[in-house]
Amino acid sequence: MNDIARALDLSASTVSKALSNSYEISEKTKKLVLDYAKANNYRPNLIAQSLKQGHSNSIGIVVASIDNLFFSQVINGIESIAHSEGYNVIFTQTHESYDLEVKNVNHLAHRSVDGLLISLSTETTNIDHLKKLQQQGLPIVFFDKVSYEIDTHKVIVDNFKGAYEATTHLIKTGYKNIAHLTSIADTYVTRERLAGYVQALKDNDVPVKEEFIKYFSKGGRDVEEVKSILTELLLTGNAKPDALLSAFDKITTTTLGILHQLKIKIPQHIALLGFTNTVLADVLNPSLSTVYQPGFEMGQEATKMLISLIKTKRPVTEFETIVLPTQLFLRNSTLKK
Amino acid sequence: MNDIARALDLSASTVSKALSNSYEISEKTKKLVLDYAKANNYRPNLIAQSLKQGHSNSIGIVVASIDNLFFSQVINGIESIAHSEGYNVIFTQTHESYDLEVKNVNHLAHRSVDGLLISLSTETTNIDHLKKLQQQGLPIVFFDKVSYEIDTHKVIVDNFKGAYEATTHLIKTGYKNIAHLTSIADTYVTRERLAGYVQALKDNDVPVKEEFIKYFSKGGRDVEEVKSILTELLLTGNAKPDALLSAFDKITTTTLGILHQLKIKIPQHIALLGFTNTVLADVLNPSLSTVYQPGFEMGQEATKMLISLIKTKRPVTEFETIVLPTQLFLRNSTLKK
DNA sequence: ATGAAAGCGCTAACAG
DNA sequence: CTGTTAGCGCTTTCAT
Repeated sequence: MNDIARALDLSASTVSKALSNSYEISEKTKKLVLDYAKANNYRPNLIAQSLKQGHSNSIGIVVASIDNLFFSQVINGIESIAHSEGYNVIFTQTHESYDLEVKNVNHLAHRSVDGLLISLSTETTNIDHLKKLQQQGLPIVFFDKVSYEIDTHKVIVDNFKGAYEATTHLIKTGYKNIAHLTSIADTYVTRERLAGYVQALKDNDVPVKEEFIKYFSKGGRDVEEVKSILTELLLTGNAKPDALLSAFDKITTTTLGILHQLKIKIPQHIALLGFTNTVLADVLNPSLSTVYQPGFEMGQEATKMLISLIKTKRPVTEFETIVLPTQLFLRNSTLKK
Repeated sequence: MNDIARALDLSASTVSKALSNSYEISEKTKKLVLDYAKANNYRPNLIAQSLKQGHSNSIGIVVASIDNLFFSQVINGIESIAHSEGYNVIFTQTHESYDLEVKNVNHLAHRSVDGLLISLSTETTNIDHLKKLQQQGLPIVFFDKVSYEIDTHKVIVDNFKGAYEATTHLIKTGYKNIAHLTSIADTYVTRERLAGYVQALKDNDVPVKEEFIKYFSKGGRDVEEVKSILTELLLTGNAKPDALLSAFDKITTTTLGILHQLKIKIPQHIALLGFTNTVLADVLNPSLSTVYQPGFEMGQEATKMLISLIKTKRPVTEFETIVLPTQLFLRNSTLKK
């Protein structure tokens, strides 16, 4: 910028104003500056701008893992709004670790992101690191894995209803011994899905059996664990389920693989219905009935809320929680008994 | 920082030096400053640091789309190295558009990323936007979709060999009428995979038929197009193939879906083998033989190279291209004829 | 061992 | 309509 001021024999401030199309500058000078800038393809130093203006026009994202289709869809939604509003996006992954989450959150905060979009790691129970930042004035919006110990905007799906509808469908289709495969992590999402499952059973006078509720560590990533639990549940246990409702993506697909290995036919021997966002549900063997979460929309809504938080000057005290519906897709893995 | 200088009755420069553990500062003062900083949980303003030091400790990533497992694996690899080296990662998506690519690249460059990691969009043929930045001194490393019109480090997979081995396997298994499903985009990747396919046919004395090479727009994202081309190829055409080699992820999975729709049995009526990184290959119907690309490793290698480029002071003139092997996974979709 | 001062590139209040 | 000046938060040379 100094170069162009010198070249045109103007002051830096005039150039700055001309570049930002200030009303104080004559059309003639503006044109002069703009033309010169374009010719020498001047680009403002955004770092300097950020320092001066105290904001960076960037938003930070914290998710568990980007190689999960649900999160990549969320990020896509975030990006679609953020970019059109002139924000760029810095993301980090927790890999479901609390320590990494704290580290990433602090890193982003001190990189001067203007706001934070976060889905908590499954390990996280204490959210002081986020409360502190919020008190310091950083706008934060939660999505997916949220915490009720902090008051801010949130975007979630209707986990209860998703599980309730799925379970009800299984019952109506003729399955009465429905096991629930879920995560050991004590998160809001886990609890809501479990509650939806239990409520659907109760509402249909199907007894709830503790031994039909199975908990997996690492969200089903430990294949051996899934295999041993399923073997116990389906082959060596006493009461055998005739349907499985899986609460998480990885548990769903790993279960599908294990059932193949164990030569258990779906849905002849057992029905399978799971939360997952895979686009391949149609071409799985068998095609898989799923509870789909609107990841893209979730990212969009969260970002809209965050940007509005960033833009409002006065401190916000009224917060909103958007609840998006899940979608039940029925395919062959839950055909009539 | 000023606050802490004032509180401790020191100068800002002393504090700065103490914080960076300068040898000029006495142990006593260092301890004083460090303790105070920790107690008041002081965090340096990274923006100011960047402005002063002329680098931002961040690297920019440009990929086609994050909701593609291959790219999310690459990004995971990038992140694993970048974070351990103290860099953070800003990413953007081209959605295979040249215009978006130019926009994103320039945005990143002027956000002062210290280096750029890019996989070109399929639309891109002119890479002046990257040449210009490279001349201005920005370190750039290409991966996956690279260009040979620019001299810098690159990481690719052995596309030729991947397609060659896949085709050879089909021939050895008894399939002689192998069609190649690929993208209309005239990229290096497309050409190499096609060349591998053609060479394998020639080496096995199988005639190459032009009508067996089918080109799809939008990388197979247009389902109707895939359906109409496959219908023509498999049902209404004269010479009918007995096997399909698909060169891209989306084409592979869309083809699988269409074959189901058309009630064409795999591999009884036709074998299918495709480039894809899906983790669900085992549980597809039928389980899918695939050519897998090591995305994670690719991201790691590219990032190592980029960081070394960033760290070397003198201009680098010797550039390297790393070629990673693909892996052929044989499953039921290519069982013996 | 510590501090004063300049400056990274930009913006904005204020003056003229 | 244009210019002077100060300052965003930090680092670094040079002086003390």
